[in-house]
Amino acid sequence: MDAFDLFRKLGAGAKFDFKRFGKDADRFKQGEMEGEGILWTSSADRKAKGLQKVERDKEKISMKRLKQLHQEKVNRVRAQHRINVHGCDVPDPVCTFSELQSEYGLNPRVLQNLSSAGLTTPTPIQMQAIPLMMHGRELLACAPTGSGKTLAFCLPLLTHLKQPANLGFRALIISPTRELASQTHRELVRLSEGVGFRVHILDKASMAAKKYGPSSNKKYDILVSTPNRLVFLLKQDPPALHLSSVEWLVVDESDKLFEDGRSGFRDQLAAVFQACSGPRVRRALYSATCVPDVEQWCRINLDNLVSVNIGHRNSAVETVEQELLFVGTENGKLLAMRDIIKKGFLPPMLVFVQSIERARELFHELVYEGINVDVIHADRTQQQRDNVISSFRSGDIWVLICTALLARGIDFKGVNLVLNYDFPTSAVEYIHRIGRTGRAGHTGRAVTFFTEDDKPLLRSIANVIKQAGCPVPDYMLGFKKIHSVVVREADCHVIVFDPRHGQNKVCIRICSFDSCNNPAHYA
DNA sequence: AAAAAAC
Repeated sequence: MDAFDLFRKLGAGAKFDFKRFGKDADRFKQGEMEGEGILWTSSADRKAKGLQKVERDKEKISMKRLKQLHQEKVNRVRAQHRINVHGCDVPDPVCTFSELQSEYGLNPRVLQNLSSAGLTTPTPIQMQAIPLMMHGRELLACAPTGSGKTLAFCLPLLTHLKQPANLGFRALIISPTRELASQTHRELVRLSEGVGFRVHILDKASMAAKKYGPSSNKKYDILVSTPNRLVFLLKQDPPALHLSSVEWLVVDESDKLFEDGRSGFRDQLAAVFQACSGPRVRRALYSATCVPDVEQWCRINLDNLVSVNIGHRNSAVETVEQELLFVGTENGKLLAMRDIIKKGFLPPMLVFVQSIERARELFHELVYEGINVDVIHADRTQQQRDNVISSFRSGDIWVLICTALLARGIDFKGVNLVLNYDFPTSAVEYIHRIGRTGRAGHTGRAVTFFTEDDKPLLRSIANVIKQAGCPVPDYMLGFKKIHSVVVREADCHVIVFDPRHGQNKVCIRICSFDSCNNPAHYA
């Protein structure tokens, strides 16, 4: 065993930076060789024994110093990228994709696919989560929206599987919506191009064909699906799908899939976990937001859990300029919306509403405005949903009205504005919705309408906005469950006031609304 | 609290 192998063992997967620690390494190597020479000579010589001890001490000190220097460097890299990690024996982060080839045997063709896709440097979550999964570690990963989580689990899967094999599905990825499953599937296909993996998505056609049943040839490797489809196939007698060959189970948007209650995802997810019964199954849970429930579950059920957090947990991405807009009433929303359209905006824009019915209504209000607007929600047919997504991606639709269906994971290139037409139902939903813009380091903008009715949640959203570095009026942060804060008039700040609205006079502003009596704010 | 998720 040479010095570096020994070092690696002690560092528990630590990598060695030859450039940075070259001098220490040389000194160390020399010391080791001298030491060895002594070890193998006759032990009868006392002098030699004394020398041996000196050399051993030298070696110990040198080793300790090396470890220390190395750890300092690793700490610096983690701090610089805001990587927080909890767990035992955590491997070092990688700083380049090519290290993944040299250190972990990433397929060169995959590396080539990465660079053709313009991906040159790993993002913080990729730097730390990839080595962890490469070491077969189970993990809970939390990283901001648009920070590269999909790639962070896809690369280790492809490396782990090595090459196509006819053993049945060896990797499974679960997503909360069909749109997200389909996007992840596409990403995997693109990433593994030329390697020959059979990447499948569970859709109606594949389910009808019964092609994963007991009599199938098992010529497939990776499966992407929403949970209920899987459960449906698993429940059939005999089961139309076997997951006992699964070696990696990835739960994307994990907090969503842990949602409890009568119609939550949790039971479905439990059935999937149970079906992945192989002795070697490893599990990884990813999301931009993490709730205590999920963390608790992971601590109890995962093997030697490592949790990785990038930046602060449950925070909005900092590349989005966020704004709260008081619109007074329902009618005020529509007026403000028309105002945005009239003033001119840079498409594409995503507009979130709280229910399917509201999505339909808003669509009918806007369809005659002379802009390319469409709507998507779970009550539309899969064909319609697919068409809408592809038209929005291609730029044929400028304004897309949507429900929470599109709140998570969906990666539209270059969404310029996310409009929360209806107030989000929680801070977590807010974080995911506005995360459809400002992705991969690009800038974005999010505007959130609010009315009197939204006051109960205003404070928690205002806190998220403030934490992301956007200004919010102090009184919003001071809101308590029982409103008792007296608001100074100086806090009443008119954002938009358009006298052209005639009879439907509207005041659009950030202020305390109920205690504001400034007539200028009401025209 | 609504949405999503099978046929």
